[in-house]
Amino acid sequence: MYANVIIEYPLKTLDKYFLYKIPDDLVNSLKIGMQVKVPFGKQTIKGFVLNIVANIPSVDYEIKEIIAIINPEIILNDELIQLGKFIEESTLCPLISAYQAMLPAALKLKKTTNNYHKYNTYIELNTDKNLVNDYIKNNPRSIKQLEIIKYLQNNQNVLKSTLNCSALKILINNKIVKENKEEVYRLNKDNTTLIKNKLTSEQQDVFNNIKANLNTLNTYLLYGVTGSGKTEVYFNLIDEVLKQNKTALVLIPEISLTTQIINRFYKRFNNIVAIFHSGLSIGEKHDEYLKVVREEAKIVVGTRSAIFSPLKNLGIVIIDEEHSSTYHQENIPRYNAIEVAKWRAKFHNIPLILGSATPSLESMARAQKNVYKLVTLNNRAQDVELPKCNIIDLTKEIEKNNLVLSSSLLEAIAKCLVNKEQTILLLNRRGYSTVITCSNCGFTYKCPNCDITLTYHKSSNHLRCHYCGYTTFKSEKCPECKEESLTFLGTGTEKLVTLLQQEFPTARIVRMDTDTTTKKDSYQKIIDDFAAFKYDILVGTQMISKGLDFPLVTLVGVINADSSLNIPDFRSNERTFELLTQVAGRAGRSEKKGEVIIQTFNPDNKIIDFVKNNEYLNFYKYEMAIRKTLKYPPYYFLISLKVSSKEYDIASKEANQITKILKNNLSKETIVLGPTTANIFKINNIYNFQILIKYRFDNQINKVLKEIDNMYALNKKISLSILFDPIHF
DNA sequence: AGCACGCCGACT
DNA sequence: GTCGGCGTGCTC
Repeated sequence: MYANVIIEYPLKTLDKYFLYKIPDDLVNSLKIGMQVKVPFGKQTIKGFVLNIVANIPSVDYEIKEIIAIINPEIILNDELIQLGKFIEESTLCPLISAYQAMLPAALKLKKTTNNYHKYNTYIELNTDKNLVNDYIKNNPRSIKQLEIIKYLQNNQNVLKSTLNCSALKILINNKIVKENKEEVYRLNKDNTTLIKNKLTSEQQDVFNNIKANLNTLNTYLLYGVTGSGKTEVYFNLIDEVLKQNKTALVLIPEISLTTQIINRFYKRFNNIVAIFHSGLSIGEKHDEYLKVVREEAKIVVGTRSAIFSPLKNLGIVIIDEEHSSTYHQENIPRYNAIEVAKWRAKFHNIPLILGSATPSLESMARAQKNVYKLVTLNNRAQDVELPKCNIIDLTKEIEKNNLVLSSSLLEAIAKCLVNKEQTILLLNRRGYSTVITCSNCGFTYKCPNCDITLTYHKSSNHLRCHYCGYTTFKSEKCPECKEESLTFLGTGTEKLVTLLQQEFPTARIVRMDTDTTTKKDSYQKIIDDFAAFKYDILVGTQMISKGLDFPLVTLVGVINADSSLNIPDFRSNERTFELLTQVAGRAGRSEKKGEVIIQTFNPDNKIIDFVKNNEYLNFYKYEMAIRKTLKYPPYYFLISLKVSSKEYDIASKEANQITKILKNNLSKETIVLGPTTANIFKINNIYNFQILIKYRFDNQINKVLKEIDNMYALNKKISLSILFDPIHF
């Protein structure tokens, strides 16, 4: 018997099957999908068995033998093996990297193997009573040992750790006490149960609609305003799926509140839930994965990569906040969890639910064309009104010199402080000040490795590049003209806190952005403290915009709505609408009425107006018209090719060459744009060129791109990356 | 990725 | 004469 194995190195050149002989002693135990140890050149490495062949293949090389099975339990099942091939084809990644993405860190193929199983050791007396009695007779003066023996005579299931001492060791060595190892899971079930809320009539309608088609392939777009109770609908659908003895997979975005949302599922469904998110340790993820493999978990709730959970007999897939960009993986394999979900839904012939208060244009467009089924929740579940939204024209504040905090916003904050209510302020820029320029000569600090200005961080007196991490100290004098005329332009969260503290000396202010949340749990601490009213004002970047639910928050302020509108990306309108709508949704979530203040230099901007009036569908129509004219998604598909090299000339030449190939081989209706210098032209001393493809129907495109990708696989001077449906430019 | 082979320059 | 630089090629 022979096996085709793919090996652990994620390289295009090694992205193929290697043939090994299955030694006789493994013939019966080796199964497709298992991890094995194999000889490879002079090395011993790991791989996956992808198929097994019986007849002797005729090959012109020596066939080596598989050395061992690494872990008989962890196997890629048939579905995942096929899914990996789909990901390889659709993202042009090495096949092995698709399989690696499916596994928790502890089980990925890598050099060092650790055993992540956790065991509890229990102790008990030897069942041979004569042996024990003889021992006691012969050692009457071992007081401590006798105590242990007596204790074990009266107690069962004793943990070794509770009695661990040298006397116990002697007993174990003399075989008077026996040890029993038992595998345990690190995360324990939460037995507090959540009260089931009765569904509103709107929720009931949506539920009935989907329930009637549980064993049919359908994608539903569940469009429900913030606070409309989508989760409650999910819970009820999962109940139905469980009744059929099937399993459920729920994806949530990676946000500050991931843990809280997951805990709701845990409470509702208890020990049949396995959870996956970045807050778990490697060991915890490993154990959760085992619960799924062993079919002990029937429901998986987790962030992006949980979409690969090896749940058998899947009955429903739910993706909450489907518009979230966290469902796109930016690293190889660059998969989109929503596309993976569709593949799995098709494989199992089951419904896929995409839920959002601000659906992506792509999803809404499909719903409009009946590719997805649209189901809607128009009202907040507990009859709470959406907050009132005011737009402040910053151009009118120029003479008053209130460009960061307008007088209206200051008044509103003051009122909140007096009323003992809380304020959330959104400023989508971390650091102290965006740019430092010399008012004398115009010098600005720029990153020497990247084509971008450095951001000043006051607390450390550092200038930092947010792309490569380059850090330098700020000098007192301008490095160019040596004058003491360096001035700060732009405002970051750090500076905003300083300004607020000047205005409101007694206010308790906390800042939340990637700079204050680097330590594990620091995030959670800020949220918990704010929820416990240890602070009056929460200042933060977009990480504060989603999911948070603080009943005392009555004011949400957006410092500068324009900052995200001005990003050179065709999706900036959509992102702005989503960001502002989501952050506005944080205000007035309990009986206290909420207010939202949005500051902008463009008070007539349509997007801001749509946010103000809570008009998602009008926003949708407006933005779709723009996308149609400019030939962007959802009207056109996009593919971006990035050509990078340390040498400018090589990058430029090859980018032109690739563009030529594309133009010559793709259909006439397909648009090939570029090459242009990439948005950030130079990162880490590497020059980047970009080519953009826009197409509607082109059956050649995958083939052509695959060929180009292979052409450059061996080129050491050029790195080519092909991004399907890119979300960042 | 790793490891070996191979072909040139500067060393005890 | 040989140690070591890294370019190239191969791994079932």
